Amino acid sequence: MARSGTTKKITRIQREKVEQILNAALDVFSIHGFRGATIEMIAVQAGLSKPNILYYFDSKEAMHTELLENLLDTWLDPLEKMSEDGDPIEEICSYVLRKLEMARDFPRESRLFANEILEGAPRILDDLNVQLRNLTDAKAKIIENWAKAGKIRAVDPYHLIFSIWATTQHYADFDVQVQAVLAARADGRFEQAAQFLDTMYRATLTPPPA
Amino acid sequence: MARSGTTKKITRIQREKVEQILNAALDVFSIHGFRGATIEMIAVQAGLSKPNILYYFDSKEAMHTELLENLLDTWLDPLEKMSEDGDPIEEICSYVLRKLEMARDFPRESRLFANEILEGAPRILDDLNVQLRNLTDAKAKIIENWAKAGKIRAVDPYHLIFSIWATTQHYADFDVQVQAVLAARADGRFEQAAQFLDTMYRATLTPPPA
DNA sequence: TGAATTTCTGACCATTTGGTCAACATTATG
DNA sequence: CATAATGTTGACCAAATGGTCAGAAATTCA
Repeated sequence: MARSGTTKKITRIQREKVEQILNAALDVFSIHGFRGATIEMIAVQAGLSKPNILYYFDSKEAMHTELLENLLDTWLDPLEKMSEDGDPIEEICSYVLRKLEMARDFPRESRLFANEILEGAPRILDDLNVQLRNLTDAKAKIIENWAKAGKIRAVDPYHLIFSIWATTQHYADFDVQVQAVLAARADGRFEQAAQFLDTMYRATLTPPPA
Repeated sequence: MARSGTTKKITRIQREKVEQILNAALDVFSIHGFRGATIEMIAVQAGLSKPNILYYFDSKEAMHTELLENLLDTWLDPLEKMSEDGDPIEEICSYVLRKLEMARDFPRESRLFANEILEGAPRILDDLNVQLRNLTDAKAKIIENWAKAGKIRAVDPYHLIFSIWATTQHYADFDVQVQAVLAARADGRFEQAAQFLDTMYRATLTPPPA
């Protein structure tokens, strides 16, 4: 039954191998999705044998679950940080930038999430309905208050947030397409994106002249 | 070898069954991806037996290929229609709306495409590098000219286009998430999105006062 | 209607895949 | 250094899966 479930202390080898395996599993799951991934692929990627993988994890499902479980918190962290107290436009633009940086630095996590959602979120729908919804409701309320106070243009806060998720995650999930289109200019894509998105959201949020 | 390859004329039954199968295959592939889908799933969805499916298509790959082949043209059609001659802001906002309508009316096609891109576009990367890139280059040039003429704000045309793809397709690919967040208000999500995106792109594109 | 053609299926096969296990190898520890 | 604990693997199994095929059923057409 692998190492899970036991209460004994974790050895150095366990810590190292588990990390190695999860890293490889993230590579594979993020590209092929759950069903498309095989334990063998993960084993090769990790440089370990298949039974060795199954010594550390009870099943393919167990690896996937472990990866997904920690994901949502990390994923929502940038939004969490958006504060009611700061300057509204700066707060939102900072959020956009943080989210774009996550797409740049953690593209595998983004794709793992995208794969899960595309499949209909069978394993995290409950979390979406609680954690994600609650956080979004809270932040939407803040945005709505900013709008009511005339500090930003009055836009639907939920769809504003959706647009931020979409535009930033696009640079992780659709990176192949972005690179295909940009071709030679693809190198600076994240800086260009940061610049464009900043312009777009400032324009969108700046209250129109009365 | 199924029906493919022959030159004989297509019977009524062939036309009907092929359509039935492709429809079912689109259901299954769009949710599970290529590797995650099984011929059996497609057979059940189509209400046919597995060998019967394979009577009309040589392989699972053949169905997937057929679906993908026709996809890119359909997918790029809304952008194709964006004309140099119209009013710039109206042209772009109309494009956004057309793309959003595609996300609403053809979510399975959108997810099929998303799945393919997430996997690294192994089957359509060549098309992306030619068809998609050429079309995007052409339209980016138009947008750039509008900007140079001062008719719209000067923004990076490529990233503007990316943002349109991202924000509209989001309502197909991430619909589960959108519905989880909106909960009771999810019914009007496409109208709300249309409204929000129209506001955002008008704000973004309207040239700032000199 | 009856032969020719097309459509369909149960039974089957080979490969892939998730997972197990006994035995072997390595590492920690008294 | 001897022993216990931990780590590793080749060989294996059962189920799932892509695909085949001989022949039965349905349809078309002369």
